[in-house]
Amino acid sequence: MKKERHPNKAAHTLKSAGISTTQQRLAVLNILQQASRPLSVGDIRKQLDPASSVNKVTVYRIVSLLKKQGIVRDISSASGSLYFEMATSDHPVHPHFNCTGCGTVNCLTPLTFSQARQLLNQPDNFSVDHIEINISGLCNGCLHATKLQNKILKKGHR
Amino acid sequence: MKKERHPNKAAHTLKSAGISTTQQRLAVLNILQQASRPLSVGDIRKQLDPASSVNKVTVYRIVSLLKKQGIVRDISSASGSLYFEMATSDHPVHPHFNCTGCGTVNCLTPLTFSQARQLLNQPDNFSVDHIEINISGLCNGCLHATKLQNKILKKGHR
DNA sequence: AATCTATTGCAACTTAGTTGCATTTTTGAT
DNA sequence: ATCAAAAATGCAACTAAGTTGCAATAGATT
Repeated sequence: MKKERHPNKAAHTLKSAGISTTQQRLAVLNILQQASRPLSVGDIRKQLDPASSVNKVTVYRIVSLLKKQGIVRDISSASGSLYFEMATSDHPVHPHFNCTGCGTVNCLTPLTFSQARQLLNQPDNFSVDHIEINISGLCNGCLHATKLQNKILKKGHR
Repeated sequence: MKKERHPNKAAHTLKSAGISTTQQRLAVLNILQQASRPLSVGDIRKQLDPASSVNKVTVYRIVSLLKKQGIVRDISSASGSLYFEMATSDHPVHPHFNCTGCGTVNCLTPLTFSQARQLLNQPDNFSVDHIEINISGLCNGCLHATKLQNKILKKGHR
């Protein structure tokens, strides 16, 4: 593995978490750090260098580990699969938008403190560990891609 | 099929929607109407009379049709599968609670108008057709079932 | 009751995700 | 720098949710 003079962000993140820095973990973490929206395991695999392709199982194990370590968060999309995004302080918990046309998941603006409190106040007899707000419909791209309208409208319920 | 003097609620619902009243649709709709929480296709199948068991594909097609007709709503749970609940006026859109212990989805109190508006105001360039708020953690039962704690804590990420 | 259409069942398939085990890579001690 | 132990990865096989095409059947219409 190539040595870098200035260790990159991903390597630093793994070191701080006290977990070993393997090529596969660095590759997955780099993709997540550069992503502008949450990614599914499939999305991550598509972005991995096809030459040094990382096994599907390994990607699942990595995102699962990163989640357990609090490095990433998961978002369950309307399509049924999990999406992952960095859980850094400059990217706090926020609602997401699922496009039912192209299937992407986009980030929306974070909740205000009062909104968050209203939601957290709700459950009386529960131990809450996760709040997820997902709003779905068509994203700007799909909304204006008139040529795709028929295809989108013909789709099934999933 | 047996004739009833007072046609039941399910039959009436299907008639009003102008879709044919088959045994299978009545059976599925009855289960959803009597449910106290959203059910997955698997849950519905478990409650169907095993003798007259309805094919898996048929159940998927029925819930999909009921959703298209606006008779039911779907909720995507933390476990990744879809759950269905009646979309009647006395059961308006509301947040849900996913128990990560037993996997059930429970209904929470509906949003106030101002809460709903704050959420709906968010997306600028999107065409919104669904808002989903899912809060997860442990339900009251799982929280106090101390004997199950180890099992719950040992579970993987899904 | 006969017929036509809509619905259901079946089998085979797809996709997301998981598990056990053998192989390879990291780590840490020397 | 080397080497053993521990951890991580890859592979193959599996599970579970959901889908598709087509033949068989039930419901609605006359």
